[in-house]
Amino acid sequence: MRAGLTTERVVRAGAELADEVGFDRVTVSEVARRFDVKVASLYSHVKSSQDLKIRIALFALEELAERAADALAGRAGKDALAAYANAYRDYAREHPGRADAARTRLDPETAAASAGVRHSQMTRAILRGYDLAEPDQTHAVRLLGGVFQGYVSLEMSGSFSHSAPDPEVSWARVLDALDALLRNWPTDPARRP
Amino acid sequence: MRAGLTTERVVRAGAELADEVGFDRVTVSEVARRFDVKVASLYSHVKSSQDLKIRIALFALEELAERAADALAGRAGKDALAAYANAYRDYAREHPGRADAARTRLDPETAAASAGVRHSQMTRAILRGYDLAEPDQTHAVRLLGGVFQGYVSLEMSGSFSHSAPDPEVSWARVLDALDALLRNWPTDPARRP
DNA sequence: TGCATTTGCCTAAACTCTTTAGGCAAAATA
DNA sequence: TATTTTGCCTAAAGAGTTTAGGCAAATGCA
Repeated sequence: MRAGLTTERVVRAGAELADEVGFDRVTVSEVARRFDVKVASLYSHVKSSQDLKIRIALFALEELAERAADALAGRAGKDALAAYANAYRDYAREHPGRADAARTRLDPETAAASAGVRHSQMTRAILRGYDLAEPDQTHAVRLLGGVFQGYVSLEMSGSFSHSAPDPEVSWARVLDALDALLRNWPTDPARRP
Repeated sequence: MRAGLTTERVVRAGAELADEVGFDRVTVSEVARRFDVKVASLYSHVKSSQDLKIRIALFALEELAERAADALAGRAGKDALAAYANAYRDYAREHPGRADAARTRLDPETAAASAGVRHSQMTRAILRGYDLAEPDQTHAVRLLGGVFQGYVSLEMSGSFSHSAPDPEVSWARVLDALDALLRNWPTDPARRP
């Protein structure tokens, strides 16, 4: 009897392992154990431990992009903003390991070929509901990317856990604030007459 | 001849190593090599590899808090906001490994005893230059924490590198935007009559 | 159905890092 | 100078990574 390993299945198992024990504790050995297979067998499907982790990151980025796209469908303005932001946050709550993986630094070529590109496209799509011309649109894309990544990461780390107000409320108010900011984006003081 | 190891010196060397090779590649073995000492010798000064990493994180948090406090001295309003934000960003540029370390998730007790506390106090101090009552002040502290952490992390990862506009410009405009947001913080729609 | 080929998982082994236990010599103390 | 303490060492076991080569199960072809 063979285990029926494929790169796909190995990466999926790695993603599940990440959610259970943390992305930084994912090892090829443990994945092998879960398939009840010897470690060496995995090396036909992933090049290295590093390669496995990169693949998990790419997988998470894809999965998250899919969810975000679904959430975004048919929405505009603040609705779209909240849908995207919630997709991001909910994903991190359901799949903390994968969400950490999605934050992994990828080398430029890998990143350019990843679903990360779709993420910034979606962010840009959200901004169509607001009146932002270039280059402010790009500034806003970067700001939003930073906020989602940073806020969710902080919340997941428990930084907000044991103090009022409820993180749930803060999140809602942060979305209000971002919406307000995008509606009243300040003009560049350097260009003001 | 003895090497003169102390926990302090070991942690410092670990921080330097982190800046050179990345925080995730810090090993007790490599630090030992740099002191030209056998690995086992380090275990009188740090409890474990994990312990070393936590200490590096705490060290980075302290160092960053010190810099931020200096930058903040005598400033208020947007000046203070920019000073704090730049202290954070400059630190990440000078010490990428330590900055990564500072983003490490700490368990609640450790976090509560860390300089992380001072960081949120400083953020709160910055907000005194804006007219924000509780609970909005806390929401804003969380938002700012998220932005700084997330934006700088994204920028360090090279996400903004190879596309216009200049990240330097984006950063300035993001600070403009945050300042504008704090000056015009939206009232809670749930409480609007 | 029988045979050949391919494929997939295995054994073996080298290397690195982590961590503990106990020893010995260099500092510190008296 | 003698003694205690301290600090770094040797030794060794355990776990993860990675490569090379082997054998049997699946697949394909007659």
